Amino acid sequence: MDAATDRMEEKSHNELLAIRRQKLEALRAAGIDPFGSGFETTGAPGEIRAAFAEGQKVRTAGRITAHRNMGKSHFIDLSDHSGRIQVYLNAKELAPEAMVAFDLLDIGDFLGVEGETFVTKTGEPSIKAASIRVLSKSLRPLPDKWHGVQDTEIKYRQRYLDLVSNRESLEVFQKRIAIVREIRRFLEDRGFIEVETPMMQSIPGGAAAQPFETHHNALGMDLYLRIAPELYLKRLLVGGFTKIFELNRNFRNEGISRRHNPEFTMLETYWAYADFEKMADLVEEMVCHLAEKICGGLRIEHKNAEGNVTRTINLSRPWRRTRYEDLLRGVEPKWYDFSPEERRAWCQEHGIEVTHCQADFEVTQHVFEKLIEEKTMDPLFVTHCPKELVPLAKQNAADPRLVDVYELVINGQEISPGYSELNDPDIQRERLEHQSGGETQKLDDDFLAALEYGMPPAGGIGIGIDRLVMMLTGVESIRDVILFPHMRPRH
RNA sequence: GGGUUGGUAGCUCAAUGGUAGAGCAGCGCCCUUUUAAGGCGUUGGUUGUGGGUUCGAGUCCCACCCAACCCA
Repeated sequence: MDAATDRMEEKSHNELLAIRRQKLEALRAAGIDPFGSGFETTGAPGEIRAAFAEGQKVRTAGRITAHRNMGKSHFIDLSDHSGRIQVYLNAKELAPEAMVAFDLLDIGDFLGVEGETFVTKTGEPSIKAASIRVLSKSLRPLPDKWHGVQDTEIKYRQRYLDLVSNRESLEVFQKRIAIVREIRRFLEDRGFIEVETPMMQSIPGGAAAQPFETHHNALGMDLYLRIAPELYLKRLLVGGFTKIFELNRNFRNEGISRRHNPEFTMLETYWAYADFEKMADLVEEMVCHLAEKICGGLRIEHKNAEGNVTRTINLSRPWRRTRYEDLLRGVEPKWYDFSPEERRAWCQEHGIEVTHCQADFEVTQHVFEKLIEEKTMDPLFVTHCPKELVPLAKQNAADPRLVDVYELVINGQEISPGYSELNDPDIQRERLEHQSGGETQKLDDDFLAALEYGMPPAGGIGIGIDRLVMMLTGVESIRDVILFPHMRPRH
């Protein structure tokens, strides 16, 4: 069934839509444009309510989200992202034509109002309408005024309905917007500058992930959507920038889950002459700044649907910093005395599934993820990880098996890695060749050439913004912090 | 990819294998300070799709689609 047939069917079967279209035509017949144009306001509904003063002449506009009909007088709510304001309409105060138009309106329509502010006898800040203007007729009914949208499919596929009818959803996205804005401000205040590097790359590098492929017709070449901006940001360090960041989308052609969306937002920051510990300080300061500015403090409460607190994250400084190996010894004191076979046996004993194709360091990493990462709610910097896990970081001077990195874990998830970046071009080449292995992954020779020209020692961090927002807002699914998460087509 | 749960009116939800229902929204009437307004009345259904079992299927069986959760 194609979309046109679909529409026809729906129309012929649904009297609700037919009635709204009749009202649309009735408005036109009365000489009123149902899809009006510009309307100057003195403030948004929520702004007028927040800065309410009686006896002011105001103009505002919004969507009608409630209608309480008292016969010759009406109360409606006008709403938008800023909030809501009540409007009082009375046949005595309004022109007869206006009341005719008003009778043809529905919940969902956009309306402009001019009038004087007053407080009703129940204490509700309101506007007494002196004139109204129809701004847009809504041809479909909105979701339930009380329950809002409950169906997750509608929430995600038709986010506009979720935003209009579920206040909690809107608030999460407003917090996300504030977090992103505040990150930019925080970094700029400290002398970092925002740069833009290619999202379409001929060699996708900077991470180990499956890229999306595309094709450039004029150049006759395949391109890939970036999986990370890292290798370009490092080229900028070679070029003389010392404090830079990029806050934008990455794309990975992998599974979709509660914690994964194929496109996700990443902050990467590089700071010449800094090391991973200085970067850890920066992240710690930044996340605390965000929590205090946007979440009202360093204790973040996660609540369930009933409003009960299910988890409290304490962001108080200083954050714990522990070496990777010490954490594993905390789980099993003899872990590093075991042979690889004994480690596998230990996993079996403790109900941790490992496959035969996993290398020894992957077995250890799996134990780390299951028994440490997933159980760690308060911030923990995991430092000095094994170098196999991190091919782009600097080797530790005292122990060549390790790299100078941190992995920040909060809320049971990896929120941010930070490195002392590898700037030795020969070691970098060796690591990348080792990483490519037998796979088809190409070596980025230009990036290696850039390193050979000389890259200053630098600290670098990445922060998954979606997961950071999940942690700070207490939602359980990445789909609840991405406005338009990817879904299969409905049919 | 595997498992579990779900998909019923515009929305939120009911319905032992036996007449598909409620609240809200809508429509009609009453009501000039209500706020989930209220009162009286009333319309609205291809029960996700396609098969099957049965005298009879929203309900049982099979396949498929979509979603949520868990696992890999």
